[in-house]
Amino acid sequence: MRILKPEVAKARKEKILRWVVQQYVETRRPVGSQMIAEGALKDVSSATIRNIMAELEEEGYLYQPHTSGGRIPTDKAYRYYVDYLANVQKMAAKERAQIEQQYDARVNEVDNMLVQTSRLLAMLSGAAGFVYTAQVEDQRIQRLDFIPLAPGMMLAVLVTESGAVKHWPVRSNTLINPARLRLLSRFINEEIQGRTLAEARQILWQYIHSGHRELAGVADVATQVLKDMERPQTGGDELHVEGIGRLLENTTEEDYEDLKQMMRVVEERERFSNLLNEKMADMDRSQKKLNVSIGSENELKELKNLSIVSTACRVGDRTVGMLGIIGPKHMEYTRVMALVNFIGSLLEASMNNWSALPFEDSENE
Amino acid sequence: MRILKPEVAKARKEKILRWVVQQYVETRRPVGSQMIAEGALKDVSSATIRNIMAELEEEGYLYQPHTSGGRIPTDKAYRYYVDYLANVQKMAAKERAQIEQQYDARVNEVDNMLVQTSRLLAMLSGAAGFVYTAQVEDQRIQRLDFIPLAPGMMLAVLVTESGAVKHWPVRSNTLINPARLRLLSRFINEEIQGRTLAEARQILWQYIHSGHRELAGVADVATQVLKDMERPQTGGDELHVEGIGRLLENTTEEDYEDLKQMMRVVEERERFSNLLNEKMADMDRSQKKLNVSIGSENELKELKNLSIVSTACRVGDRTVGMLGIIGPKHMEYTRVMALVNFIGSLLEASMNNWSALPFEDSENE
DNA sequence: AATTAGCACTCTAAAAAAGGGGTTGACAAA
DNA sequence: TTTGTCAACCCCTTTTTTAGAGTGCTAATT
Repeated sequence: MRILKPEVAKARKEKILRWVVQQYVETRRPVGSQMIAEGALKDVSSATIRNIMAELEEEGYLYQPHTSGGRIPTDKAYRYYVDYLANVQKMAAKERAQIEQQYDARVNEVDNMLVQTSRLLAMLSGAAGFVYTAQVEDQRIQRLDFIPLAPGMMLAVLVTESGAVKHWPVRSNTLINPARLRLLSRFINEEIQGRTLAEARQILWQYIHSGHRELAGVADVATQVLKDMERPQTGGDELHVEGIGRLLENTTEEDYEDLKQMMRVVEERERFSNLLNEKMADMDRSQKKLNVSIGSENELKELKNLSIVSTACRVGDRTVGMLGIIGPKHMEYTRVMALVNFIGSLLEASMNNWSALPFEDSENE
Repeated sequence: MRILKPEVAKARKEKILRWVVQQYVETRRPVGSQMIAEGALKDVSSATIRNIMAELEEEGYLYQPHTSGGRIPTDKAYRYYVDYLANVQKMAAKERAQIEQQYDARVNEVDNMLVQTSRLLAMLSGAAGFVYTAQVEDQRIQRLDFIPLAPGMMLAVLVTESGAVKHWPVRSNTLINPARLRLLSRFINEEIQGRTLAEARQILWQYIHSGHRELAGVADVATQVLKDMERPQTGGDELHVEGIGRLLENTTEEDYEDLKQMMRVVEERERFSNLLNEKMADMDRSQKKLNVSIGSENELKELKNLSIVSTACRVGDRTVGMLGIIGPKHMEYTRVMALVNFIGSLLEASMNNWSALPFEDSENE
């Protein structure tokens, strides 16, 4: 009777687990002992493998959907796979360059960087891509300007440190001429540049209440702007999801119901946003960049058969957003993780590029 | 021996056709002669109805998916139904008020009116809602402003007559101070206000080439702006689709393949945009407001089992956009048509509200 | 002429039955 | 500790049955 060294036993166990995960990801069919004996571990018999698989099942890594008929990985197995078994895949330099180029082209061409990024993610991953930006509330302001449209009507334009642009119409009963508006804008910018929206609001309220001379005559407008800034939507988060259709592609009708549920959740937005927000806070706390949430690790039960691979975007010391993909639980984690990581770094670079030193403003040349 | 008056015969035929359409929309099952005899025309036998249905089939209004097993409406039948048989449904005053209120609330709260509108459409119709805006290219400009962000970097903000706001970053090698930028902005606005983007571009090119004194020192920037304005994306159309998930709701797995195809097309955007663009041009030409495209009437074969109900949005004399829903061919046309019509008028009102008289600009108070 | 009743036929959708393939657990042997 | 073997199991697929609904036709009726 031979005694197996524990390391060897463990290694073999892991090999089997890895094989099951990879095989299942590929074929989407329960994996049986025979298959493994023929494919991965040719030097042992299927019976041995059966024994080991029974152990793995007991430990909660595998389970059988039916009494007889192969086993499939549990969420725990995927987790183990992602954490220990998946060697972090480096993206081929060629592929990197290709993406980089495409990213540049798209992002420069179009105003909406975020939408484009989520599309790119979807395209390259074959799953749905998303980009989520935090509440503007918590972001630092780069500028706040007013564009006069008509007497009593103007457009407020807010640019954050990360380059996000928000705009909203402002109506006011007071007629206000463009020159006066510029002064207001200049004053405001001097005061609030680099502050968060929340801070800015407080500062402005104070000025208004104390009747600051710079605000004489435009207090009405300033009040209106503040009001608009307070609306949750103005400072709300933003979520772009693209390529949900892709999830249907590699999917048979089995998961039809799952998919339906998922779409409901994503389109409803509310809960999905909250989920992402929490995830972002977590990542901010732990200072981790890449996060993988597998199946039921997600708070939403509707996502129990899906996984989310995401990365945080930091501008300066602040996490201002998150991006990633949402795809079937049985996805090619290694590839997708590398991809998300890479595109994340591109977007981050792009955002950091925005925060440049502001310069002096003066009314005359 | 009775002789049937032709009007009576025709009326009966129509009654049957209407019944088949409505019944099929409701149950999604082929309709047989017996059913009609029991439901719609109780004073005739099923045999008679069979005869009439045979006629209708010959004329191309009905067809049998299988040799025996009831008939279902063809696209032609739906067309006839929409054109002649569906009495235009008025929306209940109560429902109108409800929508109006909700619309107001949403649209005012959030900067992005278009996204909100398409969401509202989706919610109320139970299908996917879309809003499409024409190439900015063809829209009149209300204002074009520049917000300085950093030396050599600014944000261009373009507001069109219909209230659409586009923005894009402009980089320039020349350092340019804010005050100078304001002068440029003022000059440009005086020249191009009320023109289309295409016209504006031409005008500016001329000034630049002729070395107009107002542009001295900022020609570089102006050139850069023009270049950015030329990019197809800057002036591109915009398409928002929301609620595709809803299409899956009332759908069994039968149409799974159809749905997949549809999503592919919509997410790909290119061809779907073109389709909408053509539709918009058609409606502009015919000065019709409401359009219904049934199944294969749509150019895209992927949409052969779907219908599009859309309405044009006009600002002044120009069609600037379109909105509507895209849903299963077997939808409740009457209800949806009324809905699209109504929301269309709301959006239109909202857009027209924007084009107000601009006012004089002066550098000092 | 127009409608109806009756009938044989067709076809589908759902249910039931049969077959095949792959897997498992158990146990004895190596 | 591993292996070979085997009965039992269960799913998936295909085939067969069955029930039901609809049709077209013809002859009878109004």
